[in-house]
Amino acid sequence: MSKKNGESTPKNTLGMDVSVDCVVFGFDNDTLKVLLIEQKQPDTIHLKTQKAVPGDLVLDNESLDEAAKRILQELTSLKGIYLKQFHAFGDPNRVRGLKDQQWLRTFRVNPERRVLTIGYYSLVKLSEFKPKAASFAGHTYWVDVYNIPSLAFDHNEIVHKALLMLRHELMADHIGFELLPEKFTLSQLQKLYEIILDKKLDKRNFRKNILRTETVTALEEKQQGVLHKPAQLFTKK
Amino acid sequence: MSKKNGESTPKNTLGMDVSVDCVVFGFDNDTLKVLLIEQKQPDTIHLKTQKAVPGDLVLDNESLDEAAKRILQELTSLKGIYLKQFHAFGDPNRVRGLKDQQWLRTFRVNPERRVLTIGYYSLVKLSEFKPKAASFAGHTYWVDVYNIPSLAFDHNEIVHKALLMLRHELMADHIGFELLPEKFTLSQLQKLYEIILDKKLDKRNFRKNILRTETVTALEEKQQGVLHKPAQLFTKK
DNA sequence: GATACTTCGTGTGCTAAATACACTTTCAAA
DNA sequence: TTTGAAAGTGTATTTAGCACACGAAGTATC
Repeated sequence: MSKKNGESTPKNTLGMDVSVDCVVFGFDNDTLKVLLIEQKQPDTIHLKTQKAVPGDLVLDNESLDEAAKRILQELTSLKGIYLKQFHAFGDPNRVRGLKDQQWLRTFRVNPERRVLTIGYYSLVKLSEFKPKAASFAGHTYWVDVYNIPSLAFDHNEIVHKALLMLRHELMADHIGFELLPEKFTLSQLQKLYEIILDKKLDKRNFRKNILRTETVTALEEKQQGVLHKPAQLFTKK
Repeated sequence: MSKKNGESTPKNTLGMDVSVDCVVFGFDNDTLKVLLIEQKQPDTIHLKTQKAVPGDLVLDNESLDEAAKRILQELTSLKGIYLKQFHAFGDPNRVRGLKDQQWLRTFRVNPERRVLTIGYYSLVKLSEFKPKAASFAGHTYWVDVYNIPSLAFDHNEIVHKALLMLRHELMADHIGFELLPEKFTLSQLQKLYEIILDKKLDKRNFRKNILRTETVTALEEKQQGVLHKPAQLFTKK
């Protein structure tokens, strides 16, 4: 926000579109997953389908956080989802790949227009997740975060950076339970940490640490229907 | 980046301007400072001057990092300045304050247009800093980060968040020396840490920690011209 | 050249946290 | 009752954090 030179020659640029892209993480007790959308193409054209992270243009009177929340709620009816802005991606040519352009032409007024995107990641409880019917044109599905296919735009980079940020925040703020059901065992939590951080942890030390941070509390309840000693259930806070 | 519904009705928004704002930190051996610009107003109008962090609109073919670099180089001729993107500020009304609008009208084609800004912070060696003459309309000056006046737009919030992010990164990555001259003593470095983190540190433990991280190396040289035992000089890496 | 002044530079003991490591317990199923 | 499978727990060792005080190396002054 600076004024160049003394003269009052107004200064401007063409501006750009701004979007929000959400890297939605989920955990199924075995793998850390990311939610992708595969867009159906109008069937007259036989383009290869494009896979992408859910996102949308920011509306004219909407803050970034509001836009991210809206995008998530178009996918799921969950409220109170954990959401965090993590980076702005501003390469001037990030939507100018050939396939990206062909795709954008099918639904944007100005497909060649520059788009800045703000990356958010969110943590959802996979157990409670139900994709809203027909909310998006394409269907949604989960893929292993360590085995992401080739995505539209710079979305591979966005997912990769989201994972790095998630790791940092997991260590700093112990937000892991956001990915688990309301009630969970410490073993589930440990496995989640191990998969996100991509390394094995010692069971006893892990429990000591988690209990010391006091981000979870023990319930009176135990796991049921398992064919081994049932674990105590915990819940957040 | 999502297509709503099956139909091919193109979707769009009015777009917005995108700017980059740089919170430039400097250290003068006593206080942590932030660089501000005070804009001269056309003298026909007697508005109060506006103080702000340096920033500018992102040009049409410029990445965010490039824009930040350009803004910094309009202020100083230093190369290789430490620069880090830390947050996007997207409140739809963040430039719509009364005084902000009066000011913007003096140099923007569309002063009421929404502006998204990407916050960067940068670390400069105050000793080597020479503001470029007449580079900006207003004059630049340094203020104590703990005593920032009222700024234009949401720049107070931007500075505040930049400081928080700087603290985190200082602890994690030990980038403190970026604010010091090429050659510095460990006492200088410690004082810098104390001021950024806003707490006292123990001398012996601080030294142990810094030397263990191996982010600095000792020179053969000693401080000169001090009226006490001269300290050993260090340099980065 | 002795003295005063100021910051530099260092070592140790104590406490707290991080790590490594293995066996018994509890339940369901066969 | 035996088997299987994960749960749950304690201790010893190592490493990091922290509090603490004094001699050393220069400059300035008299």
